[in-house]
Amino acid sequence: MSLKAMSAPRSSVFTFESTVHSSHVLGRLDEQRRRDTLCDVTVVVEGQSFRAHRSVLASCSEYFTHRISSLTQQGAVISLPQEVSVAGFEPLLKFAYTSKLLFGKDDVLEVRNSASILGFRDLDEACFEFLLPKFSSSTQGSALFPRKTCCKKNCKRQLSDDGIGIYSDEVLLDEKAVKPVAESPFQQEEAFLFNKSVNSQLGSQSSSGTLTPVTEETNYIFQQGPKYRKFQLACGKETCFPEKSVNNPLTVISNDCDLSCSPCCSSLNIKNESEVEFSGNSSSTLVRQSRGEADDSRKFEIHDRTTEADIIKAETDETSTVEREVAEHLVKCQGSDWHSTQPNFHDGSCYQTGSRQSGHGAPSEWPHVNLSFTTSCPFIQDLDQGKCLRKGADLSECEGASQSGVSSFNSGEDGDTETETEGDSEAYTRERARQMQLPFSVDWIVDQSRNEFQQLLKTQEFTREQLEFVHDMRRRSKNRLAAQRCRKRKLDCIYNLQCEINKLKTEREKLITERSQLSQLKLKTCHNVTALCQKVCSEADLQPDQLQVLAKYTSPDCPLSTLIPHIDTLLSQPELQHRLQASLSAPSMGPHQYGASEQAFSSSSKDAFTGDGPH
DNA sequence: TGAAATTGTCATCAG
DNA sequence: CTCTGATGACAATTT
Repeated sequence: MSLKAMSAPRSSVFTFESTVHSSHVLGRLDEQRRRDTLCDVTVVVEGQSFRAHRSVLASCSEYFTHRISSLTQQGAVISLPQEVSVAGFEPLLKFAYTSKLLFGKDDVLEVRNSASILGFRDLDEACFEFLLPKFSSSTQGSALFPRKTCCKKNCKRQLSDDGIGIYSDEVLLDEKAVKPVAESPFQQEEAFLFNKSVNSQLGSQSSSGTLTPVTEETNYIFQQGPKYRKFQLACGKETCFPEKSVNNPLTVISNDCDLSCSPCCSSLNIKNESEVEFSGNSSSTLVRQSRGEADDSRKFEIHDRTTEADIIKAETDETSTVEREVAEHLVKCQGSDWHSTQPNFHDGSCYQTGSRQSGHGAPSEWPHVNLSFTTSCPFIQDLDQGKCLRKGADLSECEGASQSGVSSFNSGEDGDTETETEGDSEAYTRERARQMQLPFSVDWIVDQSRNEFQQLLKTQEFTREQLEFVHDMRRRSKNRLAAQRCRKRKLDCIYNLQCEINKLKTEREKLITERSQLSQLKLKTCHNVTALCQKVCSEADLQPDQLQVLAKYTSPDCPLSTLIPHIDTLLSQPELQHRLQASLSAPSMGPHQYGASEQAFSSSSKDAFTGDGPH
């Protein structure tokens, strides 16, 4: 829920907005549907009837919108096309009332087909496009869907570790992580997650109530690159929050602004079993794999959480004190009105749980900086920016800051591990930063807006070397992020094109099938016409000129010779040819101007058909 | 060990 | 003019 103060000249106007209302309404509608209360339409599928509400159906489906708009009487019945099966329609009907789509391997195709035919809204085609290849043979899907590399290795490793794979974005599709055929079937088959663009859902509000921009960096929680794996391993799992959050049942769900604005708690929910959820600020989609006991009938729920109530939940595994600490911290921060004007506090907050957290160093040690613009919760803000999580190098900086309370530049605490795992330039940079004793972390400097940065430069006295370094770091960090965004866009573009290709392929197959059906229909019709013509010829005793007229009505696809086997013989007789020539040489003898001949034929054929002819 | 993938950085351009 | 974001190219590193 949110309470928004609208700007008004004199008196304040408040808007109460319930985030649970819509879901409750939908739930009650579903209740009504199941009790057949206030239902005003019957949908017939394969002879089976389903009661529903017109308004709901029309709201969810273009097909129903069109059909229902033409219905006026109460108790209307709508028969769905043959292509829609019960197995395909029933999950869609439930989806309309619950936002959940439950389907299995066996009926996923039917569901998708039905959804396509009925024009069901809010069902992402990408969802099916993601799952279908997984259901099909292992080699089929791999070629259709581009591998998204940003979390590939994490997924792979997570699968091997915990049997859970993560896709942090709609484009993060890696068939390897979910390929059914695997050395460890249990682990790999449980790994399914479809998430619709977490980025787009994480528009967030800071704790101070101001809107903050949507951060693409939220994905970096799962994008710890291979380049830093060594570092991650070196620093231990406890300090690698993203890794742990993926691997362990730490659950932090939030649909509201407070937590969803942070990548650490960007609504990643990994259940103990085989469920992985993402939920975002405004909407989210998840695929939850339900698994029965030692069976093949796994079901997948496509769950639109748009209307779900606010949830702030932290579940921790007893074996993991680290995650419990993280969760507790998140909840504390969420619930507190913690504001800080200490910029350095940003970096450490999200890694307070690190094993290397020593707690020494204190804000009081920092040089005083007047930063009145930093009014929002620094923890959230920093997470929102995603800087602490975007890569190992920055992660280490965050840790450094968290441990000492001062910037990693001059903390001098994280030297060895990073030096040996990062590039020489980074080590050199750190060494320089250490020497310069900058009071700010790189992240914090990069986070500042242009004006804020300028203000900082004015209020803070830097040496020329420091100034140069700060500018350089800011430039390179921003450029690094820009490069990551750029690459992500490229991959998104490739993925979208691939989806487009798949759609066109599907359309093509559909058209080919349709053409085949039409061809068969044509053959059948030709057969019928042949039978009729033969009957006419045998019963009506057609004259040659009548036969000629008949010949004119035939098409190359269905020639007269096929209709009347002996037509050639008949027409080749000299006497008949003469009569035919005379007939053909008659002026203005168009298809509709056959005069007596046609009339004779028509009459004869009609007689033949009706049985009233003079036999 | 080499190829492919990933990522950071630089140079450059446009707004 | 400066700053920032986007992007191609290159190099270092990892897989």
